[in-house]
Amino acid sequence: MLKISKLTDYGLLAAVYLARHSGEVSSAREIAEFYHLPMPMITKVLKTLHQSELIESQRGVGGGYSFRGDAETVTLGQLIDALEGPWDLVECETTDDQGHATCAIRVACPSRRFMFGINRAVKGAFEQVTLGDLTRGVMPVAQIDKPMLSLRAESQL
Amino acid sequence: MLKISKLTDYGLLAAVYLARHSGEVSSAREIAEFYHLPMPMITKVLKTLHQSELIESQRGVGGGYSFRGDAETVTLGQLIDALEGPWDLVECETTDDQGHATCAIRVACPSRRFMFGINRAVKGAFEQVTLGDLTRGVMPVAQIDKPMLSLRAESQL
DNA sequence: TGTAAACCGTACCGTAGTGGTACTGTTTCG
DNA sequence: CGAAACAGTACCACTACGGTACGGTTTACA
Repeated sequence: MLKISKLTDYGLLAAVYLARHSGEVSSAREIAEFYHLPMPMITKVLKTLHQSELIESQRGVGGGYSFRGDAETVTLGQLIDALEGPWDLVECETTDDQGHATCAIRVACPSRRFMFGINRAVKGAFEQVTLGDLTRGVMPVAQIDKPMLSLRAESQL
Repeated sequence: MLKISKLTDYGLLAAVYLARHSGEVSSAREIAEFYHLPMPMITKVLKTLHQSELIESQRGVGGGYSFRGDAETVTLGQLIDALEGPWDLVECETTDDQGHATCAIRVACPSRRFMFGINRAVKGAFEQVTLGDLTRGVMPVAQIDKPMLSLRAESQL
């Protein structure tokens, strides 16, 4: 199915919460109660965001998580990458550790160049939305440019 | 995970194949062999596309599937809707049979308006790509417009 | 110094969706 | 009437997801 996981969803909510309380320290409990979500779920995503160095954490009594950066420089793409892990809309552009494509039928697959385009278009769209936008409640509208590609890249696909 | 299912992927490939052979009748076997994919998978998606009246089918000897419409009027959004079924990037905009939101915490959820926007932006992006684009191998590039929303709609969320 | 608050890590489990196979119709042409 | 091709359904192994539980570590503060 084509949807982001709930965990990612929760992570975005948490990020927005922290960005709205920029500089302050908020506990996982506080955020979980605000959204009426189970605490272990929230702690998971907060941990993930911290491991990706998008938010800061302070342990111990009075500790919690905080967002201290510039919300305009953090993109939705970064957040989703951190929360969702490496992802591709279609498998054929996914690569393994050595950078080799994992798609078995890639060679015999002359028609999927447009898939790459869709993949990149969606990723690009996510890169253009910042945490600041999310915090302000911006309602984005996507426009698709459709430049024709020359066929010279065909043989590489 | 954030990706379209393989079945949907196969369906797009099949649609492109038929659009490239517009007017002709192609058997499922022919398409499956062209892409080196298992035939039952291809028949599944072709059936789905036919049930959504996006392609035509002819039974019996010499039968098969064909695309006869105008590839410029069929959108990627339509194809994905047909193949993937009803979908939403985030659950909170999904509605049940009576049109009621299925998100349990919707009322207590003051921060997700931007989710609606993302959802609609992606859907909108898919609507702007036509089967003709796919067939020609267009590489789309997404641009995101970010109009600020007034806050009057807030209370409805 | 000890206790509670808070983060950290890991493991576990039921459920549902995915990807694929198999088998049995049903239609149509020759 | 038989072969080609679509149609429908059922089944199964595998994986991911959503959620829970439990024990560990750090820190503030009395």
